Amino acid sequence: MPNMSSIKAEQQSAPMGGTGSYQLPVNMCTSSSATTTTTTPSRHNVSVTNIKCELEELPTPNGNLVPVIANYNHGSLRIPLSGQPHNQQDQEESDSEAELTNIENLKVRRRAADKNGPRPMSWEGELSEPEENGVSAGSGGAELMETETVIKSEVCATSTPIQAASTTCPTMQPIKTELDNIAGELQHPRSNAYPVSSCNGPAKLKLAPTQSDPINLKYEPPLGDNNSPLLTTRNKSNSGGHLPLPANPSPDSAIHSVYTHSSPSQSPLTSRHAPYTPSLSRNNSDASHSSCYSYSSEFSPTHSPIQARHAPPAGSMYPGSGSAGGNGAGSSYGNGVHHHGMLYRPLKVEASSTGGSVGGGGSCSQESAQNLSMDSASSAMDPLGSGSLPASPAGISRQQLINSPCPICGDKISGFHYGIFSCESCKGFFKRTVQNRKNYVCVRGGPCQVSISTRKKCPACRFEKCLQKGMKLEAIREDRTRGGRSTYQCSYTLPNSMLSPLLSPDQAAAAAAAASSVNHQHQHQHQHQQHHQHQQQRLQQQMNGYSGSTSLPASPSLGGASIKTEENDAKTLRASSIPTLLQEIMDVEHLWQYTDAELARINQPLSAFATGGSSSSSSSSSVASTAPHQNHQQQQQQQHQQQQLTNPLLASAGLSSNGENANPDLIAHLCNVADHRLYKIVKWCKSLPLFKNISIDDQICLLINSWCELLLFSCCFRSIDTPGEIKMSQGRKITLSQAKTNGLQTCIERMLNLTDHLRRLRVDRYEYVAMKVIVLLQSDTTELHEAVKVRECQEKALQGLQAYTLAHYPDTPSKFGELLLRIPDLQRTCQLGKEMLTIKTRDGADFNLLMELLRGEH
DNA sequence: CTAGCCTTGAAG
DNA sequence: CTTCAAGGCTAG
Repeated sequence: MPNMSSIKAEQQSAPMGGTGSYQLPVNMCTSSSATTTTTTPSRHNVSVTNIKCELEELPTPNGNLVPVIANYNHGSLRIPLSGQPHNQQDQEESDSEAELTNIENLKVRRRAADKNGPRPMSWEGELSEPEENGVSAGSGGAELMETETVIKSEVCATSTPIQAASTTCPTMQPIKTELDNIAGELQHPRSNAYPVSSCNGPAKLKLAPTQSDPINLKYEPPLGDNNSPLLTTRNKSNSGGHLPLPANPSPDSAIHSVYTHSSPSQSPLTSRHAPYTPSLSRNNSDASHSSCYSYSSEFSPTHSPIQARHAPPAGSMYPGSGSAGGNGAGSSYGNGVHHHGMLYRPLKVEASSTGGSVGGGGSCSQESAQNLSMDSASSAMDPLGSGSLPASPAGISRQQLINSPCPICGDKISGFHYGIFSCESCKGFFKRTVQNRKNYVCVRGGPCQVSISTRKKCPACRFEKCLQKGMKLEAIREDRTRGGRSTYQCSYTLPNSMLSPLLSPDQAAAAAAAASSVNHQHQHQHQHQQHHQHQQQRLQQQMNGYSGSTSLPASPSLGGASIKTEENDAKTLRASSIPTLLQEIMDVEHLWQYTDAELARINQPLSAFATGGSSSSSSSSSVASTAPHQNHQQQQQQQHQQQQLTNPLLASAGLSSNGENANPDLIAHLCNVADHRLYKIVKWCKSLPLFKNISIDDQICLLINSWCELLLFSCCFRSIDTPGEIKMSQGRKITLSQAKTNGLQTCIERMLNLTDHLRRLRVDRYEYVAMKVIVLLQSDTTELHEAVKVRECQEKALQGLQAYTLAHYPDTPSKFGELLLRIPDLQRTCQLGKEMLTIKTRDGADFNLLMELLRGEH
């Protein structure tokens, strides 16, 4: 397995000139920032703390220190280096004292982090920091803008998830730190991000108690009222019971990002780098899967957010960055997981009610929404029409577009860059930011105006706007190859504003350029409508021809017996009868699913594990069996692994390895995979229409209480079309007889039973997603701060499901009730699964986050 | 760090 | 050969 030295070597090998080619997008980093520290109770539970936490306490889920450290060395690239504390401080002298002080403190910490190790940052996290320091972002005033701090390379990014896992697993640190971060952690790659060592910074770093203790698993965080370590942590951090995480007023708060996930947009970089990490790009695999963004090109040829042009040899991705040995691209970031939480939320609607629109001018939220629709529309256009834009809805010619102002800053458009027509400066800015994985944090925490004159003032908001306007992370080539045509999906995407049929191209562009657009709302509405229509069409397709991994036996179309009119009419009716809420939930469902590319990446690491970290193995599937070094212990290991592999929880998470691996690290790998699964869940949660409006504290609480149910339920749903078998990932299945050999028959049996019910009820995808939300929103836990609110949200979901079932399955009015009756079964099954998993892991196996979650179980 | 200009190189 | 989008270089 990869060890420190190997990591370092890789890092060193990485081309430094690029400084950062390896760096992850800011977003990713952000995620990490989410983690928080306990120290400053900020007003509102502000997140500022979060940032600290990450550095200080967050032990990586994996517990590996090494990866982190390694990252520092190289990952920091410039930042860390430049990070010399003193220098940076000097730069900020101009700020007001108070603010400056705060900022400087922040920087100091950052430097420390850099110096000691990269500190995982997330946009959100960063934003929060200032707040933490007491700086009132809002009051800060424009001056602060100048002082924006950029957190550059993140450690996380560079670290290899897998590596970390493998190397550090033994030293797992209990994540006990908080669940607060859970969100962040889950979503973000926290793992690497939390450099244990880095914490030394002046900033009082709080090391996780377990840092030094390799056996973190055993570590029991002091429990407060909550038994859950995560919860406990959270509480600790907030004196007063405030939520530590979210505190950010800004939508981008660390917490926000944490859960958010950058949603659809996983960090492109991430994905490329890290097998587990969600990609930053909007088009990331998730998005592509769902095809939410585009009509025409449902699946982008390039799932990888980051464009890997010339099929990078394994491990060549981001040269130097770290691909851990052979794992190739993803390895480096991975692990962590998930780290990268991309900030960017692709689709995501800003959850935060704060209005936090980040991008320009205050209309960000709207804009982002527009983007979505825009993307869809744009995708429809044909890519690269030589010279002429693919038919833009408005019939805008390429020339016209080029003559329009840059949608980001209003400058002159120089061409089509990274998915949109933009000026040279924004192109360069986007490239630098992504390639160097810079984490910019808006000191003001809000959307700053981005214009030609102000674009240099707030890189954070500028970058946010780049994303909002459609720049694609995947367009940044991970291998940095030059020339040639880009192959990422939707080569030509018109700026949102330009697509608006309500405005002429120029007007639209101008409007876009001007952050203050008054017309945005109208545009947005209009676009939203269009987008919605497309979604409906797409949904219809899904419903009628749904067959995904979880092929639905009973699609609404089938069930809609009452609708016997012409097919098209029927489709229309069905589509129109889908409650908005359900539709919204469905729209983020892609965040839940893994793409083939992701699965491939996730499994890649196994190769390394199987071969002792060697890069020789090319595919996870074939790996283990050929490992030459298998020794006598292998048998035992294999048995253990087999158990792990067949564990219902892991299986339900879609995690499974081929099982051939004898390497003990496989377990760690599986744990990481599980972490990733959870990470995706968090992303999904954060984007849910109802969930995102719940306080972070409660979000965490709900997630802790339902993660297992969610995983098992999805697994069962996925197995609907395979009676007698529970589908694991990648087509692998477990039958009851197989389960018996592992002592898992009880759990598998229940899962099969549940699956039978789902099959009998002909549960369709809409019902499935609605039920997941209902399960997630179980408010029967005493730990909720706003139980009533959660209850209300759940009721909405229930109403949506009920309305849906009645509309689509009028012949079976009891369906709604029957569906709900499955929930208790699901919960019991989960309890069993958890117990089994816990037992299975008592022998020391590390389960990282998963274990943390388990330990947090009450 | 920014941004303008240059170099690449796949696609047409 | 021409396009043109992506990366690289470098003065400011």
